[in-house]
Amino acid sequence: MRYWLFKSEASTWSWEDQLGKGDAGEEWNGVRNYQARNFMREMALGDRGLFYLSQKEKAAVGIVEVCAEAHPDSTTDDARWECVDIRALETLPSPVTLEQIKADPRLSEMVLVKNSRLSVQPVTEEEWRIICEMGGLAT
DNA sequence: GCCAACGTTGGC
DNA sequence: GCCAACGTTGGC
Repeated sequence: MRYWLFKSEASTWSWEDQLGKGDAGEEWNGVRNYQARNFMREMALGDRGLFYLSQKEKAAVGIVEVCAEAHPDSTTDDARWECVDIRALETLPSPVTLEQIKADPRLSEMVLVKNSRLSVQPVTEEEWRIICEMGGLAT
């Protein structure tokens, strides 16, 4: 299984919005960046992801699961753009802030730190474990 | 609200 | 195919 990070702005798509979709999940659409799209093409059913909020919160707030592999993005006719579907699995007992992530030397290589603008990014298993721990989840 | 970093576009 | 111009993102 692989691990990922999905970035959103709460004003566009919040964790509550995601939770509201329940087990059916929702398209992670609207991505118009090749790197991000390519990562979504690599995703497999059951892969896990962190749900991260940029701008105001700047924190990972929940865990999601890929529940549909890459398919055309329904918000455009442009065949170049594809997306996966994700569903909320659980809310982190305590959100893990960007500040905390930056403060931990073990996480200094995270894409989130190195290329903060990429909206869909891979997370290593070690990074995943550390963040879950910080967020109050047993792994 | 500012600005640096980055990606994309389009003229040549 | 290069690169300047532009638009967008996101941390501060």
